[in-house]
Amino acid sequence: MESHLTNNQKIVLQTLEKSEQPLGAYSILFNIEKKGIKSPQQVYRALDKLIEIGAVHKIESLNSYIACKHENCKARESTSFLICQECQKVYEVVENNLPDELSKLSRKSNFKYSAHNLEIFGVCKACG
Amino acid sequence: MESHLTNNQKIVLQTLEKSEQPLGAYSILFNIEKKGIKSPQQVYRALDKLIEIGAVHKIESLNSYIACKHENCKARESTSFLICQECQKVYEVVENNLPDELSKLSRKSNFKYSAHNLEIFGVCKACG
DNA sequence: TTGTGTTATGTTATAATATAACAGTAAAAT
DNA sequence: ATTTTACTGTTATATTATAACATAACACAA
Repeated sequence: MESHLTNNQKIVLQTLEKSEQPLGAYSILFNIEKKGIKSPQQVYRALDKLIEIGAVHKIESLNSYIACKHENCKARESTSFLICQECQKVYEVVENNLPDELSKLSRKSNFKYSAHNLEIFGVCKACG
Repeated sequence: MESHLTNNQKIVLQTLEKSEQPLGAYSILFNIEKKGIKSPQQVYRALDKLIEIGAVHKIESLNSYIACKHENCKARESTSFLICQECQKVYEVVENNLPDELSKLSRKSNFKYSAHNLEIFGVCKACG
């Protein structure tokens, strides 16, 4: 697909890729003001696009964003994370029978699964 | 346990109990201004307490809150919801081997599970 | 029954996160 | 070529959440 990114989109994506931890939109903004990006809008617009193509995911409980490390990430709508409470790093779970499992679980309540957001909190390998 | 609530806490809880959908903090506030509650702080403080005792849960992806329907809800730290994309109602999942399942899943990444937040999006029984 | 700790309150102000609205530009498509 | 579509820059504003400070109420041991 080679969704070739615009300048602003690249700048935002690179900022996230360089970061060990997820970043908030304003934190991204402060990081790239020197590159000519001056308003939240510019960041949010880039994020919107990057999320849409699966290059970035939002971590809801942290109101922050991470770059996806997987080529052609399918996680446009569904995401699963491991969030380390010690080092604040976030790891994406690629284990992929989760949709099936959660679909089953949903069916027990007569609920039609369509997507999910899973955030697991704990201690990562490095910190454990 | 009868964790006897203060007046403000009762007002906030009752507002959430009466609501079919989850409510944002400011939406709660607008609903109860006539009862003498005038500032966000008062709402957020009540919410903090109610969440702490498990009487209310926050739905992260909606920045909103629901009253828990289960006596003595254990879901102080971990929560699981079914979120209907048609009627906006939210159902709490009480299925309780999730912590075990997610614990297992975490272990595969050498991650020590301690809590989770799961939000499943789809269509509920009534709307399906 | 006065002190002492804890918890809740009221209030004003402000921080942090996110979107609206509008005018202008660039690029791609037919 | 001109129309459509996507992106840009900018200012303003909406929405969600906390900080900070002064005071009140209650729990209960000294």
